[in-house]
This record gives sequence, structure tokens and C-alpha cells, in this order.
Amino acid sequence: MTDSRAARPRRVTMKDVAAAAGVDASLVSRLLSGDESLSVRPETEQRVMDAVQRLGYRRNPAARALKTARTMALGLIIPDLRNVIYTEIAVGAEQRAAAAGYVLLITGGSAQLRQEILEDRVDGILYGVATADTVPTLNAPGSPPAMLINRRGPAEGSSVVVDDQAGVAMGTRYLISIGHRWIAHIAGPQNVDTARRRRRGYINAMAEAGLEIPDGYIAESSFNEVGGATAAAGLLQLTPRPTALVAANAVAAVGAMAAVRSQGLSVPEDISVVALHDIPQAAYLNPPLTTVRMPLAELGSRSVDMILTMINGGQVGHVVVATPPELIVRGSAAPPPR
Amino acid sequence: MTDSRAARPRRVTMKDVAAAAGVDASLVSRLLSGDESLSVRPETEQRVMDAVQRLGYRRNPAARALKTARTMALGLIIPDLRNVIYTEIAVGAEQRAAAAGYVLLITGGSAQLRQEILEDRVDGILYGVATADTVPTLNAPGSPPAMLINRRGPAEGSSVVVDDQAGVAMGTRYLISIGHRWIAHIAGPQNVDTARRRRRGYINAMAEAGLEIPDGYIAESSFNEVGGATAAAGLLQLTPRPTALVAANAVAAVGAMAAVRSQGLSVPEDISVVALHDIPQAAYLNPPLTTVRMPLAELGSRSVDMILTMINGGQVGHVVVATPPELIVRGSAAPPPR
DNA sequence: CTGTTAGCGCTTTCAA
DNA sequence: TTGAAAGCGCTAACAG
Repeated sequence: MTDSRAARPRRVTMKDVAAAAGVDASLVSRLLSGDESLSVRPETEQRVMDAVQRLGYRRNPAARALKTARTMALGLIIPDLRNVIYTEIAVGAEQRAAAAGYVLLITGGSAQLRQEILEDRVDGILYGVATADTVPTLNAPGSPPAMLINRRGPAEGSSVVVDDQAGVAMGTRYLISIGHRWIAHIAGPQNVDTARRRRRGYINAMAEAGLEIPDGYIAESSFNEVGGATAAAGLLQLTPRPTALVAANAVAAVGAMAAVRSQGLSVPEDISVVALHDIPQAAYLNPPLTTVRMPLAELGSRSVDMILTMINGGQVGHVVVATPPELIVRGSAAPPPR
Repeated sequence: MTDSRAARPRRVTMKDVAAAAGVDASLVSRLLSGDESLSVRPETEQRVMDAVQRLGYRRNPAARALKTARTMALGLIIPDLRNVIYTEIAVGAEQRAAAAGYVLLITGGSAQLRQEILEDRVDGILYGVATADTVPTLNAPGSPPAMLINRRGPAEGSSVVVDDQAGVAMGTRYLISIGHRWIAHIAGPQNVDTARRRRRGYINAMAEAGLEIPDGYIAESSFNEVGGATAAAGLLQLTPRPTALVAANAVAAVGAMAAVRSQGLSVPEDISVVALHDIPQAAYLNPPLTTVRMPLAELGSRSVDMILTMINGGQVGHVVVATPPELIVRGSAAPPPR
């Protein structure tokens, strides 16, 4: 194997800058770090800054990390890069991280797989993945601080979620308010707590209106199109047949609407659909999907604030983002037939 | 400001392992790197490995990066984390990177913004962003190797793309084959070369069938729902009114179909629609969207192969992923009315 | 078969 | 107001 490694120019180091400016490297370091308690002659500072400019110098993060034991990076692990919900969260997190001078490293896949890869490259980890069976080990000794995002975990840990229960309850109440009585729920996978909290929102809203939830009216499904389609297909066979569906997830709702159509029924004339999460395409679907918008970007930015607090030794615990859900009425729900 | 930094346990170092195993650190290092040219007494190796296990030791990437001048990380910059097309690419890239022992750091946003942040943390950069006006500076001295992905750049650089031209041509030919003559094109933003190549595919397919492209039949649009809706709305006002639309992007097509409906027309009875990129929801739309599937994951994995070659001093140039596009016939296209 | 040594590029006391 | 020196955790060349 011929190693044809090209001769890349050696990176300019702090020493080079120091030499060019006729000062010691330590001075360059302190200048670049904006050390307040430092008094430098303006002209010296000028010379150093000029040299930095001229040589195009950038500090080496690896060397800094080694010395300071801080990488200035944060890790975000999400179950699936293709999931719009998570990328929405990621966008919020990324902005906040950047504002704090941190890089956000986003990876998809299982916690197991990513944990070890990320663990030693970041100062803190945000886990967007966790099921009842596989909660990542938070805060193992020797590992950076970690917390759950959009998932609630064991009491000792920390987490941040949106008010899923309120969101689904809001959607359910809306259907009730326009006259529906037989409302079924397309629930998410019940081994993730987010889905369980949404289910509770549905159950509560139904109970508070004194409405019955017949057997089978809660159909578990994965958070994607196929899952929603399968769940809806089953629900439509039930007696009494539901006149409305609250979906725990908008992507699943897209599948559900397709299933309704394939049974020769139509949305919203025969079956009304309301879904959690206001995804970008909701307004362009046929019919446009009525949704409950959740503060996802805020969930992301909040999680960064929290992990930063943890990194600095603070306590954060379990938080629910306070911003209330918002109902976005479009065309997929109407009063029930007859 | 009270610094309440908690006392996190000091990380286990290689020295600790060496001490625990009664050997020198350098031996631990060579063992952990799987140095072939090393002969160690099996029992010594065993002792070291046991110590590693017992202490839960992991090597410090910052220290390794400083020493070896390799971070074992790759950067991927994509325009928008929410764009399904790009996350599909990212998934392919991530898998290949992991297989090669590299971490893929994904960030969204502008090249300008991300470049400097990533530059010194990775061994190579994959740019998924570039317009005619803002080509990132590839391979600046002192920066890691970089190339474009899903974008073609200046001759001196390197890039990998899929065969966009063939893809759109395939969709256009399909519409022609079922009888359409008046086919309009929802083109992407013409300052990105991907969009220009797709436009060329449309033009060529029309020309090769001897079909006329009336003025205004090519509408530029951004690669999202609003863009598609706006473009389609304009196209439908033209005389002769097109009977079919080829969209350079499936997300834009979702918007286009909505625009068709809002003019009181229907898909595919009045207007047929075919789009590039087989997005997950295509099959669940109303009507299900006929698309041309492009090898996006392969585009991602291929880009990783290429940047790895560059990192090792090799040349790669400009490549087009060979896997041909595939037509996925669903319900959004039918023979023209009358 | 295993140990010694030097040093990657930076930050941080401490001294001048 | 600035410089000197030590060392973060690791790897690689060289000795033994």
C-alpha cells in the first residue's frame, strides 16, 4: 500500500504567532482568551492581534481540550435523523449551544452505539432516546453529565419534556367541542414515556367530558406513516366505529388519513383527524391537517441551558417546558356525520 | 457568581491502567492500538486488558488528537436539518463513517458559520451547501481536506452528486409516455447547480421528444412546500395550461399539489405531478405521489469514502454516483384529460 | 518482550 | 506589563 499522503502545510501554532509578534506564547494565550485581569500595552496587543490575523491563526481545540479538560462541545443523540420532530428540537438546541460558544454534535442511532463514541468528545450529552427497557446510564462515573430530552427518566436523573399530556388533551377537547363522542386514540409506542403521557391526556379529556372509551379505542403504533396507517385501519373496524381520531404524532396521522381513504371513507366528512405536532407539511396535506403545535425548538434550547448548568455543577431535575400547546385548526376535523 | 462545580471523579488515565497492570503506559498504548508488529506475552496482554476492563478505561480523544494530529472525526454541513433529503444523505454517510472508525459530526446552517467551528475538530469536511455565489473555500492551507456533496463546484475541487439530470429526464419521459405534451417544470433555485442539472434533464427530455417548452413553463422555486405552491400557482395560469408538472423536488411537489387543488383542479385528473426524490410520506399523500427515487444514502456513503481518500493524500475529483434513478409509479400521474 | 523518552499545542501559576 | 516553566494524556521512536 503506497502512502501518497500529500504534504499538507503544517498548521500555524501559537508559538508562530508569538514569534511573529515578538512576545511569549503565554501572552498570546491570555490575549486570545480575553483574560480580564490582564493589563497589556495597547501596542503589544495590537501587534499580537495583527500577527493572528496575518497568519490566519486558530487555536487547536484538541490541545485546549487536553489542557483545560473542556471540549466546548455538546452531544445530542436522536433516535432517527429523518424524524422531523427531532430535527426541529435539534435546530433549537443548536442555536442555543452556538450562542453559548459550544458546538452541538448531532448523531442518530441507538444510545448504546453512540454513547461511547460521543462520551469523550463532549462536555455533556443530551439523550433523545430512551424506552422503558433501555434508559441510558446517566452520569456514570468518569462520563460527562447527561440528561434526557423529550423523555422522562428515573428520579435521580434530569430531563426536560414538553407538556404532551396537555397537548393531546387539547386536541381531544377540540374534537369534543365540535360534537364528537366516539373518539379513538392512535397512541405511540407505550414503552416510551412521551407516548404514555399523551395517552393520559386523551384518557383524561375523555373522562372529564364523561365520554366512554370502548375497548380497543386506544391503538398503539410507531411514530411513522406505516404505524399510523395500521392503527387507523384497526380502529375503523370497531363498533361503534369512531367518528374521530386523535393521533399522538402528526407523521402517524399522515398514515392514518391514508388508511381512512383506503377504506372508502373520507376526512373530515366521515372521520375527523387531529394530531400532535405541527409538522411543516401539515398545511399542504389533503385535507390540511389540524394539529396541536408543541414548543419543540424551545425544548431544544432549554435542554442546552440545563446541560450547561449541569456541566457547571448545578442541579436541574425534571422540567416541563411551560409554553402551552397551541391548536392549529385546519381542514381535517369537522362535526361528526348526521 | 458562585461556582458550584461538583467534584466529578478524575478520569482514569492510561497511566492508571499501566500501574494496575504493572507495565509501562506505552505498552498499554500499543496494545490498545492493535499494533501488529508487537509481540507481547499473552499473560501480560491479559493483565492489561483486565485492568482496562476493570477500571473502565477509555482513551482520551483530545490527547490522541493532539499527538497524532488526527481527530478521527468527519464534519457534514447541511443547509437545513429539517430537510429530509439531506437527512437521508446523512444517514448513509454516518453509517459508512462509523464503519471506518470515524465519528460524523452533523451541523446545519451556513457554510460560513459552521466552517470555522468544525474546521479544527475534524479531519475532513463534507459540504452539502453551496450556491453559485457562495462556494465554500475548499482546501484552504491549514484547513482539513474538504469536498462538496450533492453540489458540483469549481474544477480544482472535488465533489459527488447523483445523476439529477437523468432523474428528472426519467420523470419527464414517463409523463410523455402516458400522453402528456404540455409539461411544465418546477425547477429548484437556479443558483444551486443541482437544480440547474435537473432543469437540463427536463429540457433534454422535452427536446428529444420534439415537444415545445412555451415561455414561462420553467418556474424557479425554493425546495420546500411554499416554493412549490407558488410556482405551481403561476404555472397553472399559463396558456396553454400545462397538463403535467415535473417537480425538481418532492417537498415542493407537496406544495404544488396543494396549489392545484386550491385552483379547483384535481390531481391526477386535471393535472399530473411527478417529483424527484422518493420521500417517506410520498406513498401516503392524497393522491400518492409518483416519484423518481435517487440513491441518496449511497451518495452519503460514497462521500465518506472520497473524503477518506483525500485525507490519506489521494485525489478524487468529481464523481457522479452510478446507481440509476428508479421510477416509483403511484397515483399522481395519469393520461391527460380528453 | 518491555521500558524510556520526548513532545504534540496549549493554559496557568509563578516570577520578574 | 511580560516571560518562564510545568504539564494535560497520549504515541512513537528508540533502547534495552
